[in-house]
Amino acid sequence: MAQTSPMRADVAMPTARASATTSFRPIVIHPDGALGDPCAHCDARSVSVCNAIEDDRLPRLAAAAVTATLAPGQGFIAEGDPATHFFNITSGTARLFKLLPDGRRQITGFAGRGHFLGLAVSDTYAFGAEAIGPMTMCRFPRSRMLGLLDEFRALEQRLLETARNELVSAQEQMLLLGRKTARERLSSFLLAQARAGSACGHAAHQIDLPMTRADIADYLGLTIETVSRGFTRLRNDGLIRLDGANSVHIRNIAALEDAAGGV
Amino acid sequence: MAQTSPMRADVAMPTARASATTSFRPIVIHPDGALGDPCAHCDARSVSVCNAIEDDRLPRLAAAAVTATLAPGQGFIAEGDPATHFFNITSGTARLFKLLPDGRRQITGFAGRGHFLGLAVSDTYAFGAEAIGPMTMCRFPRSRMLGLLDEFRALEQRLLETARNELVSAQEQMLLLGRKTARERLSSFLLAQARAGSACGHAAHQIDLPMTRADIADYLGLTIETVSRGFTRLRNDGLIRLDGANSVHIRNIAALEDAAGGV
DNA sequence: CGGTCACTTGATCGTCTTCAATACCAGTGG
DNA sequence: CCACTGGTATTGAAGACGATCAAGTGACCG
Repeated sequence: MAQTSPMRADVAMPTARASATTSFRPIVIHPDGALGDPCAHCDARSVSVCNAIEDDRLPRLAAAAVTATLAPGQGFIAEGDPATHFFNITSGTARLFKLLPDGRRQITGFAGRGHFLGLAVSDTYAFGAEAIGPMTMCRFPRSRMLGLLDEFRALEQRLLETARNELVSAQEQMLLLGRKTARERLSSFLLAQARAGSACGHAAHQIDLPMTRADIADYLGLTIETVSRGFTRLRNDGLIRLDGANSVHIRNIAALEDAAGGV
Repeated sequence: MAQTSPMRADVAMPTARASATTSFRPIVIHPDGALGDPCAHCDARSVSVCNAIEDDRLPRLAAAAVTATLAPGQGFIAEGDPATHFFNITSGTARLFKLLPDGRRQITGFAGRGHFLGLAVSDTYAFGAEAIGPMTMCRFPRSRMLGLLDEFRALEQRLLETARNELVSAQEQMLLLGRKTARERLSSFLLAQARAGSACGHAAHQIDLPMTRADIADYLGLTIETVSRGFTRLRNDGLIRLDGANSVHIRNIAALEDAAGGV
């Protein structure tokens, strides 16, 4: 299966670093549950599991939901807390992460518009979540959501489908974390972001990075410095162009795919 | 969130190594579909999703299933192949893995008795699978299985539950691969194996390792040598005892949990 | 016994981390 | 307008962990 290859690939791992977050402040709730039909006009619906529900039954869903706005850095799921709610992100981006007792952090994913959260839980949340920038979401009490699942089988099916997709990405991330070099990780990450962006209608070569270098590092199992050096090298090699720290332009996608390990 | 800590933690990653496998030989099929009620007497049923189906309707399940025996090293899922079947392992252990073009391998998990495979797929398998030792399983054509899902909603619910659990383990594995040292990885692995074993009725301190050092290495994102040295060090530190290469006895579980990173 | 295979152990090397300094950018107030 | 400040990103030098290369052990099997 795996044959010998001249490739080299080393990765070391960082100690925990300071990372000031606004974490847990009270969340601003919008009491719009009583309004007409918020779910019907939701921007996120078309890309979310909610789409599985027919128009005329959306009010049933809306009745269970409460929308909220979060400030940058604000946390809304704490690992280990009782899992009381499900969440659906309607705008902005969140980071999902796990922590070690000494503070080392692994970001397991970034969740954008339409992303359904709280799935991967038993009684307590298995990961934490924080808004990266300004963010809005809607929130369902767990019990009512489970009732909705009984009522809407299509919703349950969509959730299973979602879970399968996330499982596939998780496996790809394991391959990345376990076997790819820093350069490959960064290239893979940029390509994934480009794909995610173009799915949201952005230009295929233009990548917007709402997260910081620290977030990227914690997502790729690297340090800030290695991420930064990686960007610089990809730029010097002519694969990308950096327009500020949060915007990347792909100049040579074939070479970038190659640098990603050919997957 | 993540504060500075004096911890050090480096990991390097291996080049692809030779790893002779018997891979794809024809699978021995048992034509027992016509027999009485094989699912009712299945050893794996109690720990599998099949358990969601009532006794009197088991024949409907059995009618779709075909059992098979695999030789050690034999592959039965090839990454990228059209996803035609679901699998349920009835005895033995399989390794699930992803490969990079140059042969580097990441094992994403080990699947034992009762484990349901083929979930995390769209049209093609997202990972490969091989028997580690002698193995038996039953196999469902994809289309018939989907029909069964329609018929047995409880089965679908169990699958969603399974998927959620796997998502949680996947996140834990990402934390391990991205942020833990070699020693922590190995300790975490042993503890997980111990838990899995005791769930199957083994003594809590006794661990059986059906897989090779190469498998463990590819699972933990390390090399064979590092895994071996890790075992030796844990032994010399008095945390474990090695009874041959495939049997481990935990001598100090608290210390082992500590060495695992305290999670 | 010679052969293979899996595992262990030793010495050296390289990638990424660590530590530290510098650059950058937005916001603030003199 | 410019100095000041805090947070973020970049760059440089040194060090460390795990990879690599290589040799040695032990078990099993012909």
